[in-house]
Amino acid sequence: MALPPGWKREEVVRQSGLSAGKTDVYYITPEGKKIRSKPQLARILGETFDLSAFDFRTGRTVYSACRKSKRQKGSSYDFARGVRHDASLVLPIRQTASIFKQPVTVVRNGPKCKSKTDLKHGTQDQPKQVFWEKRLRGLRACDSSEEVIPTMDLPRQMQGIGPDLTSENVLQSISAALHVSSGPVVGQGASKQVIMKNPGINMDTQQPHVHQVVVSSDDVHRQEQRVQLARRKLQDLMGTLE
Amino acid sequence: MALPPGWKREEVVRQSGLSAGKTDVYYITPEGKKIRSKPQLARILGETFDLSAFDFRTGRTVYSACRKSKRQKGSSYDFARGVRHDASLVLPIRQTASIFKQPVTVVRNGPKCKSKTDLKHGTQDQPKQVFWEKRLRGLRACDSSEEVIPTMDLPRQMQGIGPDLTSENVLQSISAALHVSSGPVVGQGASKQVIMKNPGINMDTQQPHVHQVVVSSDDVHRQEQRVQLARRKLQDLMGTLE
DNA sequence: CGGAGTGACCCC
DNA sequence: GGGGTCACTCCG
Repeated sequence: MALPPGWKREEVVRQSGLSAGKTDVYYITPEGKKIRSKPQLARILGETFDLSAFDFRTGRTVYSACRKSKRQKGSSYDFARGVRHDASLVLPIRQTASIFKQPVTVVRNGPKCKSKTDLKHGTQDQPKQVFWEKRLRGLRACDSSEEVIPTMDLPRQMQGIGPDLTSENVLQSISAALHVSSGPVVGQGASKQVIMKNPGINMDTQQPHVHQVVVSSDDVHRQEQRVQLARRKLQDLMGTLE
Repeated sequence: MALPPGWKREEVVRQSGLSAGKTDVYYITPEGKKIRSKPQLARILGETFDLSAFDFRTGRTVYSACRKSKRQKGSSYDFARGVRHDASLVLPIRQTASIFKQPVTVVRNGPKCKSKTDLKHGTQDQPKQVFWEKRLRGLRACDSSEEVIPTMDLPRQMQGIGPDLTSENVLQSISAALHVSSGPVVGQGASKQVIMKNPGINMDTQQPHVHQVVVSSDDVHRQEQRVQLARRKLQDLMGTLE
């Protein structure tokens, strides 16, 4: 059950009355507040989360809901209904509130724009947020059985640059750069002070949000020795098995 | 407010908390016991009363509830729920516990029975309880504003005959006889002792449950004088007004 | 007065 | 018609 840490899910079967046998599902926030319905959950999380694919009853994200076109027709979730005061909490489900009206830049792929594609200025990327990783905050990768896949740790000298970046954000930034970029991935060349003064201008958008890491020949040597050590251990082990 | 004598209804407004402003309603029995809910009321009254149309919050009988089919779908009131010991008291609301399974005599009105209607044995009544008035115990007539209409008093020499009859029952018995019967209404001919020994057999079901009242010529004379006195008073009053 | 538990309405 | 949501009841 891919439930955020601190949250609890309960299932209660009605014991009597006309609705006996029916089960009620509710969630307990880390603060101990009992959530009894999806609208209430939405109210508590605020408009940051997109719960349209979240099935309150089962507690799982309904992947099918993303495909079934008719089902998702009215996918926008009405957060305004019956709004009242509730403590604001954070439940990491998915932070891309794509269903809400947001300012966007339209990128046309029609015939008229083809000339632009021919430009020799390198890859012509669509406009993107500078700190797009923040939209992933709280998202956890998990396997088909909903088991959360643990995240990687970064070496201590890899320092993220940017406002309020989590270590996860830094990892995401690097991973994406390695995956997408056609050039070398070297990190930010400017100093942290300069970048933080005005990230929107001073950040190198072609590079991940980490400071450049200097790799000395010492570092290379150490790594070589590590590899040799590992190989020797493997060799010994193989010998034992024979 | 059509509340039985000796009972009191209280309304308390919640002063603080999440439910501030909400009101709690409770009833005080003539014995001073505080009733806080409908199930508790039902437990105290026993299964004799049908509270399905009684609205605990307002303290009124909900006539609308008898019409709204969907609302009354589950009209049977679950007296068994959470039963425990409570002193037995009496609150007159309505004593016909129609919702409970009771042995009944089916009277067919279909074509096959029409011959019976033609019998020359006088009015062919449907089977009825001998002491049907008891079902009315505690029922009070009231006007459209729920004001209780006071009951009539009977002359002292009008003695009811039957087990546990209230003076109201006697009045109901006489009223019904005068209203329904096609023959003379004279009351029970047998002695009280004989009838009480076995009311089911010895009671004259065609007559109301009162002993025969002997009206002497003295009684007639007294009544005549009363009427004349009243007329004279009226005459005087009319003269004064001119 | 809070809160679990349930009825009932509403919308799909 | 059936589930989801809400409001209310009832009792600690």
